Amino acid sequence: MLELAVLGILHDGPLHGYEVRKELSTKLGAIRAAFSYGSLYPVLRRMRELGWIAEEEPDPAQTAPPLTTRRGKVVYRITAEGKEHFSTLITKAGPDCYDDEAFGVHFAFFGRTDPLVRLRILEGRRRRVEEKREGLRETLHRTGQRLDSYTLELQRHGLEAADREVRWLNELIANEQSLDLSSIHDRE
Amino acid sequence: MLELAVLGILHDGPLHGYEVRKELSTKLGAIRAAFSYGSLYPVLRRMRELGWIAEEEPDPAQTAPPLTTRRGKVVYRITAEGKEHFSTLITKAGPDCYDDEAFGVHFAFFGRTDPLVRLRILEGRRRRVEEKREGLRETLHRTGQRLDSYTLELQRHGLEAADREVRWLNELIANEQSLDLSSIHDRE
DNA sequence: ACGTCGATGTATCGAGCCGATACATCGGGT
DNA sequence: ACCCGATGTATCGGCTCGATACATCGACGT
Repeated sequence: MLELAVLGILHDGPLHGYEVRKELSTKLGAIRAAFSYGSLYPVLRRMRELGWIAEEEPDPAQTAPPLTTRRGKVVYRITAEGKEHFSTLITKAGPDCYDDEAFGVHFAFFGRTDPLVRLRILEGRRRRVEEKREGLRETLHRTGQRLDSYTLELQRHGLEAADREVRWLNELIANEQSLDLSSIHDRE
Repeated sequence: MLELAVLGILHDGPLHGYEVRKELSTKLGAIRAAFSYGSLYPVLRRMRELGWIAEEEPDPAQTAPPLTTRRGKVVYRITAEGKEHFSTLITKAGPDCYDDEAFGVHFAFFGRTDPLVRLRILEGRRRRVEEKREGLRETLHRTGQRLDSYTLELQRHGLEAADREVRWLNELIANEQSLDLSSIHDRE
């Protein structure tokens, strides 16, 4: 997950660790709290070892005096292999990417995703949320008596949130389909 | 987190591992997927070692009828120490319990929570969500141009969800306060 | 000129949790 | 007679978090 996010964010240009975290925070702020450094730095190291990212060569004009510099900034850029790997990850889109978080990350990078894959992910996500919605509805009807009022209120709130997300996804799907149609029309 | 949830669910009566998971799934279904067994069983073992839960003695009279006969199952019940620990956990309610998940779990056990603690948690949560909402609003205004349309749509959706949750919390808080007032009135 | 304070910056460690996996029994349908 | 899905206990590798440590920098007041 973090791997995908880092590759996606480095697609827009080289950054160092601190900046990667900031950019991801604003890009993914709607769906999750910032990734912690305890996750980020090990992942950056591992990705460098695998060759998906590389340390940016510092401009020689800028590297004058390392007087007291013990630990300088490390700027990473995405490599060709990294771009390929990113493309693979974003196209695979297995059933695990319909989870709240994974879906959000994939959605945030829809700008770099194939239109057909976008549609597949949106429909898969919709299915997932519909299942959750039905599960909650079922629980409310079946065990409504057994649960205390606060738990019930939680279920109601969750049910409404699921319902809203399904409607949101419906709009997005309709929009994608009309985009596909117009692109077909353009080709004619 | 799991610890708190298990203690809370065992408060209603002895259960074995599989049942604990099922009960938690229905009780917390609105806020998260089920806890995995990979988390549950180690936690059960640890809690038994700490004395918060204990293995239930099978009632010999109950073992005869086919309906209650169950093979090698391990049934756990909450102990006095366990109840005390649960009470401590649920009353502490530090800043970490305003996170999405932790808040949901605490809320699900509001039926066993002191009214003043309930109010504190609801207000803390509201504050947290308000901050998230303002952060998103800020991002939309400040960096609106820089982000692609999908990322923007994600932010809009997140912003609306945060807004709805704040309104939901406002209602809950108002309700709690009126409950407190009427209980004061009752005492007079 | 001096301190200090918040933002920037890199990094590690323990602990919690998940998903996959293994193994075993039970009740019901074919 | 046989299989299959639900029930049931348990472990393992891997990802992520929160806490912590350490270091630099510019801005601010005094």
